[in-house]
This record gives sequence, C-alpha cells and structure tokens, in this order.
Amino acid sequence: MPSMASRYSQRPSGPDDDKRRSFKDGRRALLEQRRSLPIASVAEKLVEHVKKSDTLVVIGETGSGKTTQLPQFLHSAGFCKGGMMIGITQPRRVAAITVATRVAEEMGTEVGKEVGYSIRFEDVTSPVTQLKYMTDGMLLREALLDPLLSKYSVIVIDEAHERTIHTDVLFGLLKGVQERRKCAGFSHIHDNKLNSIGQNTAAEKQVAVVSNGHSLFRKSTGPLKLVVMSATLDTKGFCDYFNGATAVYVQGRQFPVQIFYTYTAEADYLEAALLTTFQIHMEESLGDILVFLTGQEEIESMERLLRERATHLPETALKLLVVPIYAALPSEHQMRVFQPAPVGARKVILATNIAEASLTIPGIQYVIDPGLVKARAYNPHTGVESLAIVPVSKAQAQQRSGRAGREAPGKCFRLYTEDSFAKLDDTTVPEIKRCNLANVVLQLKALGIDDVLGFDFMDKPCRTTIVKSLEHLYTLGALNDEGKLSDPLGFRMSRFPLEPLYAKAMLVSSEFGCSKEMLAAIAMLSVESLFYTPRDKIKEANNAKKRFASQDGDHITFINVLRIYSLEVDEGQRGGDVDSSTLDRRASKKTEKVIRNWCTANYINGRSLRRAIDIRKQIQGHMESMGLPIISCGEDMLVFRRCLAASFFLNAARRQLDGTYRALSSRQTVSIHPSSVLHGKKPECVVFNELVRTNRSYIRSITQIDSLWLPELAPQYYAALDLANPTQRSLQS
DNA sequence: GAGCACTGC
Repeated sequence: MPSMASRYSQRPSGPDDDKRRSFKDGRRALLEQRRSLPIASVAEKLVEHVKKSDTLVVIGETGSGKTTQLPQFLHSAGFCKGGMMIGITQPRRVAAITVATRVAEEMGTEVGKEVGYSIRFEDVTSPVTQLKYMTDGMLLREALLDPLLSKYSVIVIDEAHERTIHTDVLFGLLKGVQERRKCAGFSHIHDNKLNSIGQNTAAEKQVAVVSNGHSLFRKSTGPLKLVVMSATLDTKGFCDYFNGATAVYVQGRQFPVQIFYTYTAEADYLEAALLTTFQIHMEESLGDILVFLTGQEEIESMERLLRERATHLPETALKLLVVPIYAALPSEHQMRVFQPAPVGARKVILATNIAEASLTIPGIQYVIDPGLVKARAYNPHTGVESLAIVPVSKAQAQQRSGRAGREAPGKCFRLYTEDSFAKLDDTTVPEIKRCNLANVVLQLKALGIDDVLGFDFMDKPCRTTIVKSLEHLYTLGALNDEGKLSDPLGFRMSRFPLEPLYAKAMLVSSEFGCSKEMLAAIAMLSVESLFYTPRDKIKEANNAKKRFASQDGDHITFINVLRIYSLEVDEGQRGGDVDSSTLDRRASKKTEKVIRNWCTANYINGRSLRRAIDIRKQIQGHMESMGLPIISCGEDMLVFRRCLAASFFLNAARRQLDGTYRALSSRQTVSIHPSSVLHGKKPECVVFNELVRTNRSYIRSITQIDSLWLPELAPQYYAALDLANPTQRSLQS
C-alpha cells in the first residue's frame, strides 16, 4: 500500500478548519451551558432585528445553539404575549422531537406544555403551548386550515439550506401571509374582502364562517415575523429573496477537521475507499471510520470486500468491525452502528446519505468521501422519475467532512482532487426542481393560489413540470375548466396526505363499495421496502412472500399481508383491526417480541408495516371526517380490481406480441418488475403504480385487469377502439 | 428474472 502522504495532499486551511476549537464543557448547570453558547452573545441583537424588521436571516454553523436558543430569546422578549405562538419548523420528525424535549428541559417544563411538538401521527401540544416545534410539512397542513397562520407571531424556518420541497413552498407562502397580515388594527373577515386579495379558499371561508358565529370582525393577529435559519453561506440568495432582509452570523462550535484530497483522480472509487480504509486502520490512531457510499448494493459489496481483505491483516493488528446502515435496513440492524466498537477493534460504518444529516453516529473520527450521491431526477417531458449517481455539491462535501469533528478533531479523506472540488456546484439543486409537482400544485390551489406559474418561488421549477402537474390534476377532475380547485372533488383530494392519484382512488373506492380494501392497499403503497430480502436469503424471502401472494396481483397481495398480520398477531382482539399506537400502548415486551418474530419469520420490515398501519388509520380518519363510508367488498375482489382500473386508468399497460408491455398513456415499452407477484405470469392487461427506470423500464405494484374495463370505466380517456388488437393505437390523444 | 438516496403530510 502506498503511504498516506503519497496519496493525499493536505489542504492547509479552509472553511472546514476555521471553526473555533471547542472546549470540554463538562457537566455545568443548564443555564451556564446556555450562556456559554456562541449565540448567547448576540441574543439582544437578534431580538432587536426581529422586532424592527419583517424577516431575519440567521446563518449559524453546527453547535451555535440557534435551534434551541433563538426561540427562547423571542419568548423572553414577549413574542408569545396574548396567546400567540412561535412556530419552529424542522425538515425531520426526530429533530422536532429531540429539540422540543431539550428546550422543555431548559425552560423547566414538560414537553406538551409551554413547549411542544407536532409531527404526523403525533401532536404533543396543548392550549398553553407557546413554542411549537414541528416538521415543515406539518406547518403546510396547518396553513390549509388557517391560511393566515393567525396563531403565530413568529415562524422560524430552521435548516433552510436543506431546501426541502416543503420549506420552499413555505417560503413563498409565508411571504404572502406577511403581506396580508400587515393590515393593522381589525380585519374584516368577509368573502368580498377575501376576494379582493385573491385568497378566497374554501378553508378560509370556513374560518370566516366560524368567526362570524360570534362577530363579523376578528381581531387582527398583527404582523407575522419570519426568521430563516441556515447553515450555508448562501446568504445573498436568502436575503435577496426576502426583500433585502438582514443577515446575522452566529459562530459555530465544531472541532477542526483536516481535509485531504487525492493527487490524481481515482478510476475506481470503491477500490480507493477500500485502500483508504485500510490505510487509516494501519496508520492512524483509534477512532471510527465513516464511509459515504451511494446505495444498498454498493454497501453490500464493499462490506464483502472489506471482510475478505480484513482476513489478511497481520495477527497483531486491531480488528476491523464492518457495520452497514441505510434507510431500508430494518431498525434492529440499524441499531448496530450506535454500539461502540469492542475493545481491540475499530468500527467502519458504510453509510448512504442517511449519515449526512439524518442521524449522528458517535465516535466518528475519520470520514471517507468518494464525492458521489444517488439523487432523484425528474424528466417533465416523459413524467418519469429516476435515481442517478451524481457528484455532491460543495456544501454537501462540507457537511460530510463535518461528521468527523463532532467530538474531537478529525480527518476527512476526499477521494478526488482539489481541482475537482473547486468545480463542484456550491449547493445542491433544491428538491422542488427535481421532482413531480402534482401534489405541490394541488396544495397551492387549495391554499387559494390560483396562479401557480406566477407563484413566488425562491427557485422556480421548470415551467413544463408545473404545466404537466396542472394537466394531470385536470385529468383527475381536481381542477375545473377555469383551472380552479373543483368542489367537492378537488377540495377533498387536497385534504388527504397522499399523492393526488391515491387521494382520487380513495374517493373512487367509496363509490365502488370497496373503500376498506383501497384503504389497506393505499397505505401499503405509501411505504417503501415492505418486504426485506437479505442478499444471502433471497430464496427463503421469496418463499415467505408466497403465502401472501394473490394471482390477481400485488395490490391484493398487500391487502393479504395486513389481513394475515391481523389474524396471526393481533388475534382479532379489536375485531381484526389494529393500529400501532394502541399496540404500543398495551404492548408488553412479550407482544412486541411476537410482532418482531412474525415480521422476521415472514421477511417483512416491521417499521414499514407499522407505518402502513398508522397511515391506514390516518386516511380512515380523513374519510370519516368527510362523511365517506368505509365499506368492504368482502370476498368479491372483482369489484376491487374494477375500482383499481377506474382509479389508475392513467397507468395501464397491455402485453404486446413480443411479451413486453406498452404503457397506454406514455406509449413507453415496459417490463413487469421481477419483484411483482405477476412476474412471469403474462397477464394481458394491467394497471400499475410505479414506473422505475434502471437498465430497463420496469412497472411495479401491478394488478391484472380486463382491458374492456378501460373504455367502460374511463370513457373520457379511452375510446372503445379495438382493444383486442395489441398493435392498434388504443389511446385517443 | 432485479435492485430502490433521503425526507415529509
């Protein structure tokens, strides 16, 4: 092996190194700890800025204390007077929970009292809550019910640099709310008034009606203050977008991380990562290694290679413990990264992007970064989403190297040259420019924003993407001829926390009399990696799946999983219906074990199943609140399949003479994915829920239908042409 | 007969 010095040039200084050397703070009183945070010295300045301007941009690095402290400063400064709240958004659920818990402790209260959090399936707030931490998506849902966000005096958007799709929509939305709340004194809640500002949404009307129950007038909630907190230095972008807002910098507290680059480009980054791992292992002092890879498959092969080559290590060398982590891995296996390496061993963690920001693994001293990431891309012309391996951005590379400096000074080995680093994009392309926007457009319409193309996006998505989404929503009937949200269809669809197509399917199913079955199918379609197939047990896993399989297809197979789970695990305690929260409450350790064993024996990912059960319960709640009945079609699966055809007619495919399939709306040639129960069964006509592009185009989540159902159930889309002839064009354009 | 980064409602 070449020596470390020959493989890497060391960069003497840079943005990752100039972070202040932290001190060991030991166990001090909470208050003292708070006072010692870098942000404490600028507390007054921050409060003054929020008081005098509409929007403040706070740039703070890791460890500045901005997330926990700033809301408390604002609270002390009186921003919660008169029953108003401060809302703080986070991109992830865990962050909302952990930060709220920490702040509650600092304020000497319990979570759910003055400090609370609100995330999907879990609202831990009460009427006395003043600081509310929540996911960004949750605030968007709240805006549907209260478009002026009248309960909030301040909204803090944290981790704004991550630019989640929800954060980006909130940006434009909150700017609008600020404008509308500027009217001082009393505001007249009336349809005319609402019309005049173009925000006459059904939800707002409801609010008005409720308010009108007492008075025609409602006290104005005063101006809405906005604080945008970000870690990157894209200050200008944020400040320009928020009408020249001031930016305040807050120093972070991180240990320095030395950055190394290769002298030449690496032809094979896996091999380079492998070599570097062993070099660190042989030459560097104790401390765990974190390697960023692009996906499960890559992690699995790297794992094999490392184990194999580790056997050639000298007898006297430290042992090397290899631990993989990625989102689809069942939680039992994920937990292994948090266990400290045994004495006499060094841990190597092979991770996807999950270790970049979503979870923090203790003990990391070395980071190996090949500089690549698997990212979603969207082609608005074909409507196909795909995943591709692309170079990371500079900001991402910095975030990755930072993972080595959480507890002590660390080192980061970038498997590319310093020149290549210089050529990387500064920041990652925001998600809103990389995916299908059907749901975003539906939500905007429901918020009363009719001119979606003219919406004030910080980064405008491609025009074609928006137009495609509008067309899609029109086809589904969510929009009327004027492009406005239809009533009740579009309005109801916007209430479901689902993709528009799935929301429509729920509504269609209540007419077909199979909403109970559709509820189960949609819940299962909403979770990923339900079946767990470890590489060394593919046969066993496939056999286990057979007991759930339906010859009609994957949708009924999904329903069978839930059915059999209820029968065998829940034992019909609640009449065959279960939800995981009631399970949690009453589950003794023993029941938990029964559930876990059942999942393991059936090669099912317990986390995914639990989530599907939660989603089912939530969607059922929405159905009931709309007065839509939950009806079962019993054993008559023909009804259910016809309902699938009526709902997913846009995703129909027919077998061609050569055995491949032709997607009827996009005219693409596709194949049935081998993970489908219909693979190899050669059905003549199917509906599908996913089109994934890898080496070929595959359709997944498929159910067999009769091709004659299409012109019958979707006459507006399919003409009653000669569907029996596969070569004939069967779609009207 | 194959492979799906990560979030979120």
